Amino acid sequence: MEPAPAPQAPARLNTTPSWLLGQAATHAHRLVAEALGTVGVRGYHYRLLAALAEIGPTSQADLGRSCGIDRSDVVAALNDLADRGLVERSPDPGDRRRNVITLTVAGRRDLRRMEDALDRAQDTLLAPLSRADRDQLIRLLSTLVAER
Amino acid sequence: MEPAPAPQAPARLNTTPSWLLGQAATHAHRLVAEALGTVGVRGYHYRLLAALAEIGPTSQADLGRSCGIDRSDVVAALNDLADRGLVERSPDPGDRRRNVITLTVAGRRDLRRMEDALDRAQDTLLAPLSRADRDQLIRLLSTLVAER
DNA sequence: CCTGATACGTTGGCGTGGCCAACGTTGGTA
DNA sequence: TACCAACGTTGGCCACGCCAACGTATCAGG
Repeated sequence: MEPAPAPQAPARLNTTPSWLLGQAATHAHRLVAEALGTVGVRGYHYRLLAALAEIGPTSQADLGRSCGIDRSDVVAALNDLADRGLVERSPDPGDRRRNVITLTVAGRRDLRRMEDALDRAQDTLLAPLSRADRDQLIRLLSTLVAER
Repeated sequence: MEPAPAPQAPARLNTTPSWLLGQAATHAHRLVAEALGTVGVRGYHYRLLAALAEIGPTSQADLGRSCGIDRSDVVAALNDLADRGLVERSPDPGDRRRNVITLTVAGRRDLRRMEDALDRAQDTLLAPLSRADRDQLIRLLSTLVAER
């Protein structure tokens, strides 16, 4: 009657970088989802709002490109955001194929709330690491991502 | 006519640890999926085979627990593996609620092929990092995961 | 012995994130 | 004018993770 026979994954995995990366990312994702959940929003929504705040009113296509979300997924997420009044869709007078997406005041307000919650999530995530270790981690991950 | 207006995500994200973690994990997952794909298998399948090779014949429940896969997902993945003859399901004579899962010879062979492919994927993933940096990364990620 | 809690395998479903194909519309260009 | 490209939109697929429910089987307590 072993108390806890197998705590986690096969030993092979626990030293495999891609596995550790996945586990850490899952953990981080959980914290982030929880944080965004307090504002009633998902990852796509936040990303779009953040991009919008950064680059100003844009077409859906540019918006999607600027944050790595597929055109079709942008549509759905923007529907949610527009329904909640965080964003406004208006036809581009200069190019009738496009919609111009604008961040509303409410959108800017909620974005702030999201970022506050996210900052707290980052702190929770990085809590077990020293300041120097955090910088190291960011450096290493950036290197990996750059090589993508 | 800017050549490439926005290369990637909102600036806010590119320094956010959880975002970098996710990006790196996605990249790693892509490499891993590609590697496992050469053996015609997905993540769940590999994990189960690896766990099975490590702890020997076990019930589905224990198997799932040992590699963090939900019971219901274990069923489906084992169906695939059994259909391909990589694994054998037999009723446990000592406890008729259980199935004993056994790794077949073919299963052990394919597992080897998966691990070879995975080793290559890890090398590709870590290519941009020095030996010391790789160790650092593993250490930092392990710390994060341990705090989960 | 019986009863109730618990574990098992299984089915079916939901949500997130990522991707692709196709369509009709509009723009730009040869 | 014809053609191709980009746009927004619909609809679909996959991987992974998680949960609820069911019928069966086991086991511990009364």
